[in-house]
Amino acid sequence: MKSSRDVAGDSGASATDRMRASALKDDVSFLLARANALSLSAGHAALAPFNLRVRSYSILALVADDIRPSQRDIAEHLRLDPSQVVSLIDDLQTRGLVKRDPDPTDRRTNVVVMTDEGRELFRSAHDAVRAAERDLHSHLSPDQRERLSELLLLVAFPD
Amino acid sequence: MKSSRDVAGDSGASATDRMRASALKDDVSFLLARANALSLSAGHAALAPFNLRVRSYSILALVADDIRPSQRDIAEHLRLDPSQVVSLIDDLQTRGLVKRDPDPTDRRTNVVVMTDEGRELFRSAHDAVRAAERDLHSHLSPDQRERLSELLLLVAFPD
DNA sequence: TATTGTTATACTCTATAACTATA
DNA sequence: TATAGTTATAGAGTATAACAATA
Repeated sequence: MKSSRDVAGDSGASATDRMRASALKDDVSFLLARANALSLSAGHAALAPFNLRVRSYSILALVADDIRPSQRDIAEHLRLDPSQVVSLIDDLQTRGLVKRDPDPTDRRTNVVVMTDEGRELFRSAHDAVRAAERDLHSHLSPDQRERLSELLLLVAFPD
Repeated sequence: MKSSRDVAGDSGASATDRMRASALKDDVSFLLARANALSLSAGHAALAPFNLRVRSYSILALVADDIRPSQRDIAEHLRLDPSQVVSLIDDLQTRGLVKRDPDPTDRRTNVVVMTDEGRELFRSAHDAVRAAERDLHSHLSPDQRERLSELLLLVAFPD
């Protein structure tokens, strides 16, 4: 049904094939966007049982292990606006997963720390995310995954 | 100013350093999201002079070179909902950059084709995007860029 | 003066459902 | 019965500006 239009084209290739060979084919930005979209979908699916979104999960990850970032630190690392961090932390705090600690050396800043509940939820969520990621990249060799991770680190943190 | 809190921490590393070493450090999803955010910013900045967004630019790229995709084809390749493609094409068509051609073999489907104006605008925009991308990845070697592209292709199109 | 957190607002993007015309 | 395009709507994400408290 769909191929009837395709064979009517000037070449033997389908529109889908021609799109793959389009100007976007070696466009890292486009590949990044598409890869990210797939990864986001998988992430949200994996996190739904924990009532977390990718962004709230990322905040939990940054707050785990006594990292003690300020809201500003979190905003910069996650490339979020500080005002977005406010409502994300509000939500996590309401749920008892993190809390705001006053910084004794600067009364303007809040240091965000994890509660025991948060730690426990994050542990489970972390496992689920890693499993989903393993599944999503199961067609890559361990070596390819390693190299992808290294290269992405360079692109994500250019400094 | 900022380091006063950091040195008060239990380790000598700043919160920023500790965040980099967090559970997210080897999380391909996170690196993908951050790299994509940087790439999107650069892309939008490069495309602003042409009055294009990344998504409308991507559609132009898919419509160039007599690819003749249907709106459905575009939606799938770009991972957009078909309803989003409608308004994107509406806008591009209003601006005279693309047009909808009826498919002679299936009266339900529109084949999207480029106008001469669209072709010309795309050529300039394409150059600008490639320049911005070169700039963004100037700290990567040509070999690293090549490998990144190959690996991303595998992740973006797993099939 | 500059910075942290906060509130408010508007805009873009994403996801879903329902409808029509065709197949 | 299924598919292409369309309309409508709500929710999530993004960007910006302004403010109070503090440095």
